[in-house]
Amino acid sequence: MKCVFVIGPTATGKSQLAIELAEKHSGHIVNIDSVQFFKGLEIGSAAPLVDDLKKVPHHLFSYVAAPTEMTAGQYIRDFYQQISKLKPNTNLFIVGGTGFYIQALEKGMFNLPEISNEIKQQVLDDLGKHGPEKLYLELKNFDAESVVHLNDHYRLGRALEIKRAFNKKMSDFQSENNKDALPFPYLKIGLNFSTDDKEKMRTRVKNRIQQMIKNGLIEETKSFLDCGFDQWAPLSSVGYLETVQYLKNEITLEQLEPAITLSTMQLIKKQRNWFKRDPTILWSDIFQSDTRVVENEVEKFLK
RNA sequence: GGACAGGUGCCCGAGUGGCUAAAGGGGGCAGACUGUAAAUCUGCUGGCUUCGGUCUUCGAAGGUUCGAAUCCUUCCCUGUCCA
Repeated sequence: MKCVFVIGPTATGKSQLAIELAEKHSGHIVNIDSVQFFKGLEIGSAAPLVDDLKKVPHHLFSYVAAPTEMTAGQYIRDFYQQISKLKPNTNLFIVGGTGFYIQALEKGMFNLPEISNEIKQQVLDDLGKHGPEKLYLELKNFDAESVVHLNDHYRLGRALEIKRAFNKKMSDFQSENNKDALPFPYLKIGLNFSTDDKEKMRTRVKNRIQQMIKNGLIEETKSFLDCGFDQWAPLSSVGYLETVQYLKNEITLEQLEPAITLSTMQLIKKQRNWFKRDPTILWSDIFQSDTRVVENEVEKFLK
């Protein structure tokens, strides 16, 4: 089994490229986009269309239903379970822009046993009762090297759960052997654009958002609110968050598209930032249309 | 033509004599990140600097004052209302 990651920021045409590659090399497509996992969030996450799904086998798209949420660890389990059903020589095209999940799949997650709900609840309670300062002190006294910030309550809580449950530091896990790295040969190709083309990119994003709204983004979002899922985490992702605001009359319809375009540009920026630290990705510039070079690399790799 | 209101840094906006290169927010830039990740969090954001400073800045021009974004005069522009 060989894996080709097709990654990069949103709205760069990864899905399309992946389909072309998968058709050419008779491969399967596997999703690694943290919103396309969810059932019912297809429009706003620009999930593949029905026609595309027919062209090539797709996996791990739209398979998690509200109000279930996802974690990187769960994703990895789902991934291996899903591909275990495939023929061992299948070529996989793993498509998406969620850097954290890509890293999780590539390098594996730390082997952490489940943490009991008591401990989780206790940490939450402490945070609510005493504020973050007390927890922060507890963490710093235990692990002076910790980089968790006082205001990052989520990571602060998590670090303390681990401390209280296992009496271990986060860094202890980093140094432990990780057996869960991706056990197949893989190649990472990416679609991106140069900073000079940011405005071109914005236009592209804007058109895409307008199309999403026309295609029913508002109705899609509304159906979740109607079912009482407004606390469901995926609804605070780009596009859905703004649409929820619109549906709650916090912004007007005129403000909706600009608001989503802006957050999408911000998302793109964060994604580019994440990928910056990975020097092994083979990039193509979408405005220079030089994907052929990369396609040749894929060909060589799969040979 | 008349009456109010107002013009502040990329944008919005606070500030009515010194503690103000100017709160706060947005945007932008940089960064962190191992079970929420399209999330969460951090830093920087007038110029120059040998990092001690220094120069320019709150519509424009004058003036008052030891000292002005803040007070006075005139002018320009914007909004609302009355003719």
